[in-house]
Amino acid sequence: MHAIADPATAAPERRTRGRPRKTADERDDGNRRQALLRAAARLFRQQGFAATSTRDIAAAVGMRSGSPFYHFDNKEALLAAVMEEGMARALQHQGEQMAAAVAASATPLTARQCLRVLVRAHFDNLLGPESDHIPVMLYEWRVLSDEQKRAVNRLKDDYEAVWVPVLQALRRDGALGGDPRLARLMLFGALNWAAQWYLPDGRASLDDLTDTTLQLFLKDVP
Amino acid sequence: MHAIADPATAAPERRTRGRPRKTADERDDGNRRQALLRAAARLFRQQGFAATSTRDIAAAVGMRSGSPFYHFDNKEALLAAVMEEGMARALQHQGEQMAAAVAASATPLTARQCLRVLVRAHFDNLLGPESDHIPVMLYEWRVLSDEQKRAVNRLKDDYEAVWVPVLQALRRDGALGGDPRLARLMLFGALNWAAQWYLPDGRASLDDLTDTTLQLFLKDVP
DNA sequence: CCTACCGATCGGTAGG
DNA sequence: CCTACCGATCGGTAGG
Repeated sequence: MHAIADPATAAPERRTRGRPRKTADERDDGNRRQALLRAAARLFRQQGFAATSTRDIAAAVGMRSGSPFYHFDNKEALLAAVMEEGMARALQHQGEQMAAAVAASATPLTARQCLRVLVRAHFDNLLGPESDHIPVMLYEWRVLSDEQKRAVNRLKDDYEAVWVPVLQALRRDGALGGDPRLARLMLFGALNWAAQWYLPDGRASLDDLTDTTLQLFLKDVP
Repeated sequence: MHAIADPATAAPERRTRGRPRKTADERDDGNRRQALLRAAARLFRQQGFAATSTRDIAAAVGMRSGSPFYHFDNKEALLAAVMEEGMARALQHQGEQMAAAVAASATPLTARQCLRVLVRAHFDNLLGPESDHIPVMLYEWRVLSDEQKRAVNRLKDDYEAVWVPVLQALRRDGALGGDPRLARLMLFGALNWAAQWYLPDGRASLDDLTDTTLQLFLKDVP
């Protein structure tokens, strides 16, 4: 699974005693921190934060048990970093996709078109490749300290802010029903829940999910 | 918080050395098992399964650290019992509410009316008093063994089976859009997500949530 | 259901 | 980033 990760299987190839030498692109270009974040995201998602030991994470990137603490103050800080990185990347992807859609269209986007882009980008962020960070954020939120929550919330607020005018416009058109605040929470619930049941190799593609979402939530406004 | 639960605060009232005597209704009427299930549900929900020690649970009901294992084989079996009890009660509540609605109506219920009853009962099960079991089921599912999952799934299947014909009827009427299977998953997502944000003492009541849900998902069929 | 206990594991650290 | 280590905690058990 991880060629670099397993000192045990690597052992037979040792030229001398001691751990195997790292090749150039494994060395601490500062990408060791990134490797830790990726492994932590994957393990936190699969097993949960509390059930994942820092030793598991270290082993997944070929480190010794104490070494993650060279990069992160403690286990909670590692979790917070996973979430912050996930939200930052999600926010960027959302922005890129919106910008691309605007650029690709000759006319200004309708609210429906905006919603489609946002929902589709959200499914990417939640279910696409390298997307463990966001489910971890959704399901381990309570572990964060208040201060850590504030930091991630700043990004989350930016992320949601893009949706608000789109949903307002749809509501004005009569294409979206219900109390706006509750409706937004329920929409996100419908989307985020997919992290619980969606299988990337399953029958439905992310485009299928997007289609269903719009058909389900938007009313046919005459 | 728990009058019975804290040996430390109870200590001054001891008449002799040793732990305080249990009064009649605290004694093992078989309700000690129930007490463990309730405490476990609350703590598993607040802190998560892995972050809750069996000692925490024992202390919450005034037991010593080893005593929960007199009632349950191990920690996982306690979790499974929490989920099974939660689903069994939810299923019963759903049935009762449907039966009551049928009995209270002079005419057969429309699909819309059925959906309203189901959604409202679901919010009770998810967010009402003594409702920790269901969120625990939703968020600690991966911890169960395959066999434990099967046991709980039998109840979950019964629970969902009640929804299927209602949603089918609404779809035939054109009141519900999207692929039926995906639409059902998204509807449940919208509802279940409320466990993440709903505050019982907040602005919105469970009736408000139900209203918004129907307005959001159902199309005005002419 | 308690007492007394055990082996295992865990987060984290000092010093290099 | 590793070595070597520590104190704390945890799930679980034997015996009553």
